[in-house]
Amino acid sequence: MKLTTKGRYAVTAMMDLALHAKLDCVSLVDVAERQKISLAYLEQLFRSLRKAGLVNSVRGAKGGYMLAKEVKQISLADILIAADEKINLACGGSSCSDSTPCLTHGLWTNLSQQFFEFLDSKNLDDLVKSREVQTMATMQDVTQIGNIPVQISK
Amino acid sequence: MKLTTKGRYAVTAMMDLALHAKLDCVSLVDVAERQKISLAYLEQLFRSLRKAGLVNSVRGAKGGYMLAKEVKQISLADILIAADEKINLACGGSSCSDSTPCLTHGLWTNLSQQFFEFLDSKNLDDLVKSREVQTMATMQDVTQIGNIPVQISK
DNA sequence: CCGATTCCCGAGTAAAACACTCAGGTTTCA
DNA sequence: TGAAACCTGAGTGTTTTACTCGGGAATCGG
Repeated sequence: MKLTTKGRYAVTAMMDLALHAKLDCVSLVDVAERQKISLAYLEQLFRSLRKAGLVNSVRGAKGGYMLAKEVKQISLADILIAADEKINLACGGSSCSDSTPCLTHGLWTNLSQQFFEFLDSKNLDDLVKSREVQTMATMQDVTQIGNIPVQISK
Repeated sequence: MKLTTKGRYAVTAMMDLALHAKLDCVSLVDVAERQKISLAYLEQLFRSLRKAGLVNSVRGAKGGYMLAKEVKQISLADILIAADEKINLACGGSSCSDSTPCLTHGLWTNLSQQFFEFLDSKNLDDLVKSREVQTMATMQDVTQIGNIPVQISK
């Protein structure tokens, strides 16, 4: 039971957008640099996010992406699903389906549903407002502005 | 976010054991037949379950496996972990660790913990007692005793 | 208008994980 | 003694993952 990098990166990138797209849009170059994610991979990822209607794009120089909805209207589940992350523990394939279920089929569909509801109850606003994220985001901004790596004192 | 067949089969097999090992042990041949799982794969799987202390084995003819603990003492999490199913959504590897976390590191470790607690709160007894499992298990037994496929009327 | 910047897209690919299988060996019962 | 069961290490084809690559199309600033 694990997440793919796609799902994880998608959430990270969406949080980055939520943190930085106050007025205008944010370029993927910036996101890639701040979050240490390959630009090419991010582009691929944002295709999905755009198709899912989670972000809007602005083409051309000074272009970029911005959130398509209010932060409160975007749930963790929305992002993960947009990024091809299936929230489904059930057994697909030949051996077991809804019509010819195995002993545990009901269990897994049930569990998947509960996980989904849980993930759907967390929205971007909640995530971004956590103390941990706030401090980390500030650090990222500071290091970026001067383009000089800042040594964080312990 | 999905389960491996190992994790799913492990739970299915453990439920089968719970349903059939009233007094003596159950052979993997029986489990394999009832649950339509490859015998060789089951054997591999039960190595892990035994190492994890979830089942005991009896070698030789008339041998087999039995649960090593009370059904109430075995949680879904126990079985999944024994079957190599990692309940960990966090990002491992070079880019992100506890010491050099990414924006979302805390989120994932947190979530993993909650999923684990949820799965650890369900035990084999609960699972086996569900109406759905009871009826399905009865069907499996009936078809097995006479060794004649039974047509279920709709 | 031109060139830099950015989004946009389809396709390809190396590495890892998965879902098994196989060929034997050991223990025990009848 | 032989069949039934557990036990073990190793192998293997397929699928998924996590990317990369090469090119195209919009847009802005000068």
